[in-house]
Amino acid sequence: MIDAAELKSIAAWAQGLSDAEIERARRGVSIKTFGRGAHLCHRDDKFEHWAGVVDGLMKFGSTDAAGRVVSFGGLPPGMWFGEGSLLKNEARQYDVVALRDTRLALMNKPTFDWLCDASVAFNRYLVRQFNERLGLFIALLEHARTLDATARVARNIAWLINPVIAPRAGDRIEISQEELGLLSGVSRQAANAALRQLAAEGLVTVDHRSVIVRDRTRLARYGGE
DNA sequence: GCATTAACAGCCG
DNA sequence: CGGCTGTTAATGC
Repeated sequence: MIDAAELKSIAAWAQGLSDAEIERARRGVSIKTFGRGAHLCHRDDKFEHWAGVVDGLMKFGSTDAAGRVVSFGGLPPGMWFGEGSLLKNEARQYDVVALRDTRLALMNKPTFDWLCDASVAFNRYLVRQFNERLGLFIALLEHARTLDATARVARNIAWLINPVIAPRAGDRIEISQEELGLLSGVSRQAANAALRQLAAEGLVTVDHRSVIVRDRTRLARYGGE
């Protein structure tokens, strides 16, 4: 379990909770470290925790019929995920794996259920998160067929600094080009070319092992219209 | 053709 | 030195 101050610093949803609710929540949360390449869960696992990224970087994805890894997106510090499987009481839909050494906060299901029942603020957080994810999903559907490598990289960058879903991320993302490639489902070289293309258009600035976002809106729409 | 893997040199921390 | 980056060449769908 963790203390109240730590919980508040790693969880946006904790901001609106009463002291009593924080106290109850913190007792149900523990921190666990995952080494690069380690899985939090596999598809079809029964995994009864809600998870939040403290630091590091995770990704979620799947494996297609041919055995190839398919990435859906990145999970940056501040992002909480997995509520879908908890709410529906069913197995995981995705693999979740660490792209580098990552610390996760894990909340047990009884605590999650209790917060859902007890706290309006907690429910408001969940609704906001669902809404944001739905917007992303629709944008994906719209352009899924036509997105080239550069657009996929652009959208993954935009997703990583989504202020609603990942409120702790600033404009700067600490990520290597190899990790960005893994997230976006392209090779490291293609990620490199995409970054330089986006930099040339003024949407990002590329730095050593990090990317600074200049225009998140255009990044999120890149390749559409 | 476009994207990927492989390989290598240069750079940064 | 070890990890990251920028390029190029060869290969695959």
